[in-house]
Amino acid sequence: VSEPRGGASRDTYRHGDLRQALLEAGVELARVGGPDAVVLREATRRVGVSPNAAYRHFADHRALLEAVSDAAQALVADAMEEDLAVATAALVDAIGGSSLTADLARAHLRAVGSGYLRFARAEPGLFRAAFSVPRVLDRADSPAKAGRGGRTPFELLTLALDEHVGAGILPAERRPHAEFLAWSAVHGLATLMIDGPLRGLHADLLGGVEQRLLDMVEQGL
Amino acid sequence: VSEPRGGASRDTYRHGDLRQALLEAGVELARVGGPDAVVLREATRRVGVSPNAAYRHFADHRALLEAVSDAAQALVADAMEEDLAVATAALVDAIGGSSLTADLARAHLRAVGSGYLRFARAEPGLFRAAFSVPRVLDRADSPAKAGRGGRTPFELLTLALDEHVGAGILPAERRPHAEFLAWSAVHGLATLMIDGPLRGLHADLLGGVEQRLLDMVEQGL
DNA sequence: TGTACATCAGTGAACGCGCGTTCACTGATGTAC
DNA sequence: TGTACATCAGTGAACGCGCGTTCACTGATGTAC
Repeated sequence: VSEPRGGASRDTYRHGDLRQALLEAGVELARVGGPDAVVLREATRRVGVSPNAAYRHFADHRALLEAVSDAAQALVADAMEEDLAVATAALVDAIGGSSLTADLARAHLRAVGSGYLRFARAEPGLFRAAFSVPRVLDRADSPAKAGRGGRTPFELLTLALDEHVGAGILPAERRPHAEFLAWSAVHGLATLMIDGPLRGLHADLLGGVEQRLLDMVEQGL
Repeated sequence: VSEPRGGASRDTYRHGDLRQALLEAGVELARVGGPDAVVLREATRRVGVSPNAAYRHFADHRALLEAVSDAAQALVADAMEEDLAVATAALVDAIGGSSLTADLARAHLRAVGSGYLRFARAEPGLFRAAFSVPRVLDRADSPAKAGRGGRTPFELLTLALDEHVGAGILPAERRPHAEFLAWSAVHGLATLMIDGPLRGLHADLLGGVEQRLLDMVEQGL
């Protein structure tokens, strides 16, 4: 009614960018209550808009939920990249610039896993929204799922495994679909921790289990 | 109105055993649609009883859902025990009665894992009902979760890991909480297959991944 | 053995709730002449 | 530069739905005397 043309890019009429606002509201809902809490009417309520206004920007409730899921995957990628940066820096500090590619590859795979698990612990609702929404594995080429570094979680995992082959610590014949093995282990621990029977275990204990799980993947791949 | 005293144990007034009937209806609902499909009103509808009759036997909707979850876990245990029996018989046939305890232990752990995954593939709705219902790990001592063999899924896993220690192929210091490592790997693959991004992959491919995952656990523990 | 009574499994009707979605609309904005 | 018009983002009201749950009840069964 009263705030026209918000100096920015102006790609929407009245609101500025209602689509983005609804998406952000949906992300907050998922953060607190997981995918089931992403309720179209509640998102419009939070933005201060009538319920049917959402239909200008999302085909239906499912489309909103999928957009939220994509955004959550992008946040997972961010968490993974943070751990990747820390791990790389630590290695470079320790051994100097001449880090062995094998050590780097292993550190990167661990970082990918620990970032994933750290995110699941820190944001269980968003984690569930990211991966509990049924969607086919579309090769992760959707930029909506990429983090600030431009990579999706799946792409980050793929890169770490490629490093293993490059460093000669993973035979090429065992490379195909190795993503699914590593992903399964880490994803299973994440879901058992946040949704399942491992909920409520002490954080120290879970931390230890987490390290041993990453050991298992490293040894068993 | 018309069928009194059904020759059986007669522990309920009119219906025979409404609690059991509602539970079975709930299990069928979960089989088709997972835990979200376990709707109290629909269960009563199927049994042919008014909605509020359910409150004589379950405190509320959640209590019904938990009973269904327990029943589903018992079915998982059955699937695991079937694979255990097959694996044991095969080993005894192959090597004669004198199977090495190490070979038996490894075969049992694999069977526990493959039974779990086989059930997840065959009955995704029940699998989700069994483990997606938030409940704390109460040491699996609840007989409601036990299969025909009297063991819960968690107990079967525990036994297989104990065999590893007994056979000398798992150091005692790595035994504590080893359940969580093996369970995570297998559970993660199961959920990625039925709910997540691995849905829709060809069965052959998934079968191969499954075997390699069990290899990984065996090697990495 | 017969009768009065207590129990309690299941009934019938209704409640409030919040959801996703559709309808015909309004009125500020951008555009064409 | 001024005016008429088309666009289309957001409105207001309403819909049908199915849910979980509560209320006062009924009437067949089992039990006590």
